[in-house]
Amino acid sequence: MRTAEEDMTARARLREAALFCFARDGFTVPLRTIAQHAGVSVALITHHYGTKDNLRAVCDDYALSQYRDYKLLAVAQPAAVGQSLADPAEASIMTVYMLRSLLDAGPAAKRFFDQFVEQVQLIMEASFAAGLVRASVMTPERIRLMAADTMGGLLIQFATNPPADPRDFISQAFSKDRLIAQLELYRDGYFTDSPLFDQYIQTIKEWDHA
Amino acid sequence: MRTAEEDMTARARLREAALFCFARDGFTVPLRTIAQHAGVSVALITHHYGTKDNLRAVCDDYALSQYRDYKLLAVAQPAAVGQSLADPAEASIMTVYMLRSLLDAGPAAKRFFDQFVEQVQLIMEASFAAGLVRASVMTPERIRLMAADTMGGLLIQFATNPPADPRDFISQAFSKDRLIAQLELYRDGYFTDSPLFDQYIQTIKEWDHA
DNA sequence: TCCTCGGCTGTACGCATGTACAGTATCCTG
DNA sequence: CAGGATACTGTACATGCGTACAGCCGAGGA
Repeated sequence: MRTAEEDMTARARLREAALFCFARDGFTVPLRTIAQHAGVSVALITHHYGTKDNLRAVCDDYALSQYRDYKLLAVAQPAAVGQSLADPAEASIMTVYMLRSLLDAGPAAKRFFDQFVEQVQLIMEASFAAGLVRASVMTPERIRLMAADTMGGLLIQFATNPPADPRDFISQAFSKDRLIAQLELYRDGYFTDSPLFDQYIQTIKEWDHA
Repeated sequence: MRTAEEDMTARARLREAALFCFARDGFTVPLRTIAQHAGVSVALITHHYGTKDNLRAVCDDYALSQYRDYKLLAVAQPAAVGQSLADPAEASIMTVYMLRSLLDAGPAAKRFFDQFVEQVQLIMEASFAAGLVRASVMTPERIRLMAADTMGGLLIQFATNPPADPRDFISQAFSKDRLIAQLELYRDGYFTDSPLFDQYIQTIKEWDHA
């Protein structure tokens, strides 16, 4: 009986303001900006959360828990893209917050990415059960690799074209054409079946035997 | 008659120190740290380069020009991985510097990534001419998509596991197993040929007709 | 009514950082 | 050998930041 009724207090509004500002400006955003965006004083932040690092840790945990509900990043799960989310704007903010954490290259980056891999794993298992996915891909290393490629593509998209408002990112990044192109690439692969190609791989495999 | 003979002066050593520190610590690294690493005073930096932004711009240009020589990031070009580079340590620093620029999500990110796309384009054209690559991939959008995935995977690798020394990144990131997994994924694709899958794509294509 | 406690604020301090400035040594040139 | 430019340094200043601290105010119980 704490989070439920207290969730509309200034404490919660402060956390939301922090999430938004972190997503929009990165983690170097001054506490003063966050306070101003929430319409309170700076001292109230330290009163509720103590230190800035702690505020960020709270945001991390919140984003991580929210992420379990929102099925974002539906590149690998096209069926989920169609269904409307509860609040697309907030979902977009959470996504950008996650990308910001990755861009920060700190400990939080590993946490978020590991959780993403976990979700990809679940999706892939379901897809494999449905006969959609090749058996050869169903190893932990390859699933992790695929997760890195997918999330990384999103990261590049964000880094090379950061939106002014984090709420606009999802609708901007997940264009229909991009989604189709990604899926068709994942279906057909890039390379042809070629002896030259297999020769490449063989060369690499015999690397240290030379 | 400037860069050639002056290239071993303190001015050049300063630029190298900046490159290294930017790669190791990110662009928030203090000028004092760079100066200390170069064994000179802070004032000398401003004397030679004026402002910190200008120093970074010089580093950007230098890294960009160096990048044309080093054929780094050879995920898409396995044949080039085998041949030893002139200076693996420096090549690794340049790579990490590039990744740092992308993590910074500034204007430089777009410059570096566009140049990377350009190189991927060339490699893909050569590979296509050799019969290695499917014709369906040879559109600007898909090449850009593939470049985003490839570079993004590297970005994730870096962000979730940043090396203490930027000189160690390449040998650490481009493991043989990882390379093989990536290539085989690119060859075989992720998905099976399935009517369910085609149905997904069809659904997406008819998106706005509903 | 009084009093206490928690939400909330304004001010101020300490610290890190980029940059400007005055000054010194060293080298090149006439 | 001058003398001026150039490499280089130490110091100091302005700024922006996180955080500590003392105090105000309003609600809620004794």
